[in-house]
Amino acid sequence: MSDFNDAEYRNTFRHTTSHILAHAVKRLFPETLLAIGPAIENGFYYDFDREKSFTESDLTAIEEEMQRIIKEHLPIERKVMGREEAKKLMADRGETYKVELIDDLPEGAEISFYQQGDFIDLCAGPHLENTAQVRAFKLTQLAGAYWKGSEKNRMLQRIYGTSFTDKKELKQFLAAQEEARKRDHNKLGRELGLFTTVDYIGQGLPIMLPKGAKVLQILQRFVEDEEARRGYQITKTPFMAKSDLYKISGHWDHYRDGMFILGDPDKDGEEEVLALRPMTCPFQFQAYLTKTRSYRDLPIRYGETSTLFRNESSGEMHGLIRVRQFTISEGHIVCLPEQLEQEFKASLELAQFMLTTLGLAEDVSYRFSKWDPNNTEKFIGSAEQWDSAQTAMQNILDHTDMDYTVGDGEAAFYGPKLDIQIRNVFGKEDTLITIQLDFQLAERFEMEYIDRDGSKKHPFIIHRTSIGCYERTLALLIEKYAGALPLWMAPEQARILPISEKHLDEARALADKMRLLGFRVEVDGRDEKIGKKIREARMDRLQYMLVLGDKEIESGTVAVRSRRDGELGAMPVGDLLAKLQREVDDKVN
RNA sequence: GCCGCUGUGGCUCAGGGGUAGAGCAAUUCACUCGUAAUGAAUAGGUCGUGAGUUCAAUUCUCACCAGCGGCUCCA
Repeated sequence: MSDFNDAEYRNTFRHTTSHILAHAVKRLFPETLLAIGPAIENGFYYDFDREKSFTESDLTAIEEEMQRIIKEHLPIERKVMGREEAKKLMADRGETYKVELIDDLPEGAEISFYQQGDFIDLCAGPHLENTAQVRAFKLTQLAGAYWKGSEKNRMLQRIYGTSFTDKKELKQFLAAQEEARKRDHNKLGRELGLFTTVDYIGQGLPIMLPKGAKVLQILQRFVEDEEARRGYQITKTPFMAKSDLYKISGHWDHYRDGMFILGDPDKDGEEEVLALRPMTCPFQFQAYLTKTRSYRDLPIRYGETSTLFRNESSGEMHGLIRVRQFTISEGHIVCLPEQLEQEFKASLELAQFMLTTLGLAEDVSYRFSKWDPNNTEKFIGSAEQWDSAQTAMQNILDHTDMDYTVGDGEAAFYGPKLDIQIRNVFGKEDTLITIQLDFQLAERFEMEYIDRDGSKKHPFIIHRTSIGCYERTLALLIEKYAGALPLWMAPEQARILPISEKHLDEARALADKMRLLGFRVEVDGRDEKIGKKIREARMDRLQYMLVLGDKEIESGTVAVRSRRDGELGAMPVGDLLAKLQREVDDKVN
């Protein structure tokens, strides 16, 4: 018996399930055309083309039909054909997408089909031997997807599903997914009063509420202090500029769709046209340009807590992860060629320090994002420049021991980058942090330094962020900690719960004392039973609940309940404060 | 931008062509020492927005706005 933990077998299993899905769809809706149906992480999908949209109830009917196909114990047979024969078979059935797929197959490739009953599908395989082997499956969602992944092509209907060798595993998987979704920052963040949105303000423009804004402030101070320690100088630059600036930087030609432009370039004349900044680089470069620089001045590291504006398409926005206005720990390092590796590594080290401190280090993966030589419209510079930049970056990466994937065509328009990727509760991957090599913008902005030999040279520039953009980072922290943020960044570190109204003054006095020491603490002043107050505090994901006025314990002590450690019992106030301070300082998670 | 789903008081939801209901939360009063719920009362909604159909629309139709899951794009 093959092992389901083996990725290859699991993919075969799920790929077979996707064929059963397609089979069922063809039985119920014969007019449907088949596109592709691969196994993916955690399941499979199949793309269909059909005039009418599938509905939720169609999905149920399809599941029932799939069940029937499984019960029919249909043997699955592989058939190899010549190109023309294969094309004719598919053309006769009207499967135009399959014909196109066959045309795309390289010369000399073996063209195979898999058949189960009256259903036959173009497929490289492999597959299970019999449909009856699929014991447990579930169709999970309906979605749209472009044919061949290009927005220029027709939008197909994609049905996602998953399957397992037994029902128990399926149940566990679905329960785990359900559980993960409870951490969804978009729900939790709103429930916990971190942020909200308003329909008449607009998409991708969240309102950070006091608690959310507090966390951002804490993170921002932490980052700015840490960067100062590492030799960064701080800048503060405008949120907008004339189009002239973006014409120099290349944004006007390569990023205009992503910008908010104020004024009409056709009507108002170029002088009148301003645009909100989508990136900080061209602004921060001006700090470098204020005087003649010597090789002795380099490296120069600039940092800025920078608010950016990007006109994302309407369907892209997602909670705090994808927004139209965000604030990023932006920085640019101007350096000599021989400093490049060292500065890049230092940037990486800073990013990793941040990730470790946030507790996210284990959750990220690394991606070396390169340009796409076939899409020169998207990128500036020559192939030689790109090759040399990518080679330099490759060399640097080879001198680290990190594992990384390669993302072709994922580079910034001006240079290759190292992206630090993270997944949200839905398993969707986003870039949290990025470090980019730029061999081009210095030249465009005429940034120079006088080298040892007296000649003027263009420096290299590293674009980097240390913690990413704060909104997205906060989103992932909420999901990581299910809303119970580590004490050092928690907007409310402890709540004092007077056991009855008689102890309210005492509670307020303790709160004042703690605030003076820098703790973020609130008093639950409601005249309610203590059990209710504790329940509320727990629902608010409080790290510490301090019960005050317990007659079982002597005065000068509080009953301490911690999210992590449970009931800690009576503790003298001094000990409590020392304990909290220690936890804040250590940033213990 | 594209495909699909959703929008009823702060939250979770019910309802349905004849102008709205529950629980929790809130407020008031009473109670006051224990870990998912003390009791009673009160208040709170032009049913996302705008048009259309209709004698009548929160309910049907359309458009728009916003939220969600994908695709494409991206920090």
